[in-house]
Amino acid sequence: MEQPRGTRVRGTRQASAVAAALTSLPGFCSAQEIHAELRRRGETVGLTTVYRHLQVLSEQGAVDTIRDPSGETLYRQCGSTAHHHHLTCRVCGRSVEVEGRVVEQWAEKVAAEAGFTSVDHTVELFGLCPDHAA
Amino acid sequence: MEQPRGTRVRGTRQASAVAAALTSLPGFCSAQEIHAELRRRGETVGLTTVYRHLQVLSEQGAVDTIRDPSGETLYRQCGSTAHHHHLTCRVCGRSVEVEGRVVEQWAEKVAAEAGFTSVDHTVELFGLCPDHAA
DNA sequence: CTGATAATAGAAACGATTATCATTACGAGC
DNA sequence: GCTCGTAATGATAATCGTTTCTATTATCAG
Ligand SMILES: [Zn+2]
Ligand SMILES: [Zn+2]
Ligand SMILES: [Zn+2]
Ligand SMILES: [Zn+2]
Repeated sequence: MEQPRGTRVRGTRQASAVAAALTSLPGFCSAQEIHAELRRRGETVGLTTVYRHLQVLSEQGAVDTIRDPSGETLYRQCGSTAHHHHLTCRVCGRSVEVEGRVVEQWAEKVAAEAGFTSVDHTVELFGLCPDHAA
Repeated sequence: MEQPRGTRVRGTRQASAVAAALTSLPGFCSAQEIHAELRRRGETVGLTTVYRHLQVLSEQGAVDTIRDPSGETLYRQCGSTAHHHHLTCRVCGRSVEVEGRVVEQWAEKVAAEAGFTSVDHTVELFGLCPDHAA
């Protein structure tokens, strides 16, 4: 797990570009949308590279990921680094970070009662934001 | 929406086979696993047809669907037709139907506070069943 | 500056799902 | 039972997000 001495993760133009895009984009976006946004800004970053950085950032906990109803993965840089969930607009991707103590407790209780261990949970809310109410 | 007179949904060997497989399989399975199971039983049903029936059954509410962490869709015939969620084993797919009034209320409250409408929720629990505890 | 190697990016591969469409077979009406 | 319109089937091809491959480029410690 230790880096061979003198070796470190390299800083590249592409890494900063992806991070910057995530910082400026307000809602959840797909990798391809982020790629398109970068090109719009004149940044040349390969789609593969965008995917790779998103994966790394996600593993580091620097960005949150959700899966939209079609199965596509969406990414977003969140304000809080603590555990939380999202209420996301189906139309524009705008999202609100929500926290729910009750849900966490409910999940733990249910898991314990069933004798399951290493239980993880997925809780996602999708709806229409005030601007996109039907 | 009205059927032309005298026309009805036709009962076919394949429809029964898929339904039967779902009834006998204890946990969540992918379309491809169900297809393999049918072949194992000697039933000849095309993969396309399996997908088609699963989709119909799912729309009818006759089977529940979840998405495993890799994004694959899993199907299961549930005991209850009422709204509920699942606690599923990551290894064998065995699952427990769980109900949580608190989660439903929490979702509604959170959505209302944020001014979102038409809010739907996804709540899934994945863990290790007693037989597969690490 | 230089060399070892991390990072990049286009292309090809992948895998689940869906669309196409020629063929099969259910079943309502006789 | 037989016929016929048409729903259902299923092999194949297409789709699409994502990952893998690999030759090339660029970073940075020494
Ligand atoms: Zn919106
Ligand atoms: Zn949570
Ligand atoms: Zn298990
Ligand atoms: Zn619910």
